[in-house]
Amino acid sequence: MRVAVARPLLRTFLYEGPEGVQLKPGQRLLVPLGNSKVLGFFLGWEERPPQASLKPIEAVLEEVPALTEEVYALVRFAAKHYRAPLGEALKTALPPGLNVPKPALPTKRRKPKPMPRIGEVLERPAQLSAEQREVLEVVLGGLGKGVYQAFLLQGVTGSGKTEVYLRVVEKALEQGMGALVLVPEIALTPQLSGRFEERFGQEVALLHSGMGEAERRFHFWALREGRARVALGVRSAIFAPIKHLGVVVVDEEHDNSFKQEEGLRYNAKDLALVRGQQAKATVILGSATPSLESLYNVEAGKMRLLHMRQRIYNRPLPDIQLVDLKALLAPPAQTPPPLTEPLLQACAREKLPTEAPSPPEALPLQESEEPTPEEVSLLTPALHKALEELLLSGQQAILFLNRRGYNRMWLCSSCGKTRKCRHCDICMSYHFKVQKLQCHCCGWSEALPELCEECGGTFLKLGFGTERIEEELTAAFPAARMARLDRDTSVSPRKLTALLERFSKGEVDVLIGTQMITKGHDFHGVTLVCMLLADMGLSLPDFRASERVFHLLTQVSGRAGRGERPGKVLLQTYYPKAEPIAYMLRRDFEGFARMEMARRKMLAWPPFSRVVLLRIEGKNPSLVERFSRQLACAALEAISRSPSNVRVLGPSSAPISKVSDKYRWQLFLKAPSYAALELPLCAVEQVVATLPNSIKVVIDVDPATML
DNA sequence: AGCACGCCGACT
DNA sequence: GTCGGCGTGCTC
Repeated sequence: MRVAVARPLLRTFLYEGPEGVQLKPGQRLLVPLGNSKVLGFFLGWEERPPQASLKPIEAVLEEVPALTEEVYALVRFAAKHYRAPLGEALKTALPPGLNVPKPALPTKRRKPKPMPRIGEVLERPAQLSAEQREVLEVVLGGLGKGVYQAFLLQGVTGSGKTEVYLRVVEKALEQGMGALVLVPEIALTPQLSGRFEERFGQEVALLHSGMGEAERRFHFWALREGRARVALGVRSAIFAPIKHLGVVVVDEEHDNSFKQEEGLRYNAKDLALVRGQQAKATVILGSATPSLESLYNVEAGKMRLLHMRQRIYNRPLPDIQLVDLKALLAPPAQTPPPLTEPLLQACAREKLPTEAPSPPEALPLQESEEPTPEEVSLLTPALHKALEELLLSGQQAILFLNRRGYNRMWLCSSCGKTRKCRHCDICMSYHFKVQKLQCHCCGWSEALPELCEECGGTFLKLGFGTERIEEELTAAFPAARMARLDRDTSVSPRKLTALLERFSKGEVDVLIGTQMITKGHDFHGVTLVCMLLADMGLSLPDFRASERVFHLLTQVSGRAGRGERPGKVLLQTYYPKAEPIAYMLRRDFEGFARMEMARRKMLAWPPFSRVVLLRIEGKNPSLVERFSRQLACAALEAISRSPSNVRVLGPSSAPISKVSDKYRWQLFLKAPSYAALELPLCAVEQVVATLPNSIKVVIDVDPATML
């Protein structure tokens, strides 16, 4: 029999199979491989080659295949598309407990929660808005007709998209079908799952990586056996074993967390469309700021666009006020006062420079980001005033800064070098609480250096992180109840939930946080949102940098004014003219999308092309470089053999050229269609197979980020 | 990925 | 003189 083993091996294997056993493709097996026994997947029966001696399989691990026929087909598609070994791909589609070479443990029945069954549903929430009704009418029109239909639901933040999803799911259940709802990692909050459970009771199976193994197993089998018909989960839930799938929803479809960044590098949003097609189901991709890929699909007639332009109850969208940080910059530095004689002597004694440090603007670029002038505190007069008013009236604020720690970098004031991680090509961030320098790339941390090791100079401490802004705020508003939410304060999901709960209850006035606070939460008391530094990420070397900034700013500003009282947004920036910021200030997503789309077309980036990123990693920098060039040559050679529009970009050193002591190079293949990539990719893969094991090559099809 | 094989440093 | 470091290669 033909078997795929759950290992990153591109080939499949032949084994001696037991006689007269019925097996389904995808069924889990235990097979000997080398001198260990590993998880394998039955693929099919095959004629035994005459001369070969085959090992017999060890055992069939399950009578009922965990992978349904439909999911098996989806994984086969994904493995082929994303160029991953089939065995490893099948393994990623299984929940923990089933992705190991062991028979499945029996699932204990959970105590049934006292939840309403379908039909008993009460506390139906208030009336639908006119827009919600219109959208539902269109979507429900084709539901259950056994035809594939795909929609892009573009609805402003707070327009009630979740309620639309709930109604569609409800209808699918009524028609005897199942539903799959995917949300970004940080959006799957108790608040959201609560809404689904409240509506559908035990029909809901939660699929989240933060849950315990036993619980995940329980939910998986509940779906597999048809006891639950609604799967609510993060990207891996795209492989949930739902029967008679009627609808697939992907909320916040522009979100990057639908892309898996290791192993089988799938994008659950893209697979949602494939799965919907396979199951002849309805697919809804929802977002306030749809990805350009989806907008392109609408134009190409592959999806139908539905709009919701109003917030529910006609709540106004928050006003956005620009705070131009450049205007707050001190006037150009004047000549510093001359040093007095005693000071000069002290400088000589302490080996301190007697020249004034150069202004930060003149310093070399670090981490591909614009240097941020440091004179301006992010607690600007405008923010200070807004917070004062807010605290007086007992309302709540969210302050967003996408960087944790205290300072982003320490820079030697005399030789201009920054402290870098010894394992990565990245600046060390200063963390106040632990009094250490920390690498945000590999996690390495070290004691604070007193003086520059190279020249003995003192350090300039540059850049704002959440810790530093928290300190400034606490000093400025000692009576306010502050909380900080980032990876440093919320190590466990439990702590995170507890903090959000406190904020939600109004026990915290001002919440300072990173990405983690941006999505999904529906805090009704929040009337002020401040983007402390909206520029962050603008100048990353990635063709999607602008788009991502726009998405992020929209998401964050959408947290304001979701309750009775209108909200206000402060947008602090050094570059008010940067495109995503300028369009954001005008609330003009359409305009931004048009502009960005034209740019992508001109430069032939996605959605006007398909891209594959090849990353070459290894400890020996010269080998990494040499093999990168070899891969590029192989691709170029394949392209020259059969004329096509495929372009090879690179190879070049990756933007972060070293991570955890591994040097990284990269190479892009860009083509007008996926099919055109086939030949060069095959050529590349052939070379990859000959490389020594000290060199690792990652093939990322449809990469979500170019870094 | 595991796991074994194989060639160079710090120990009994 | 060994023990064991991880660099390299194989798996029906």
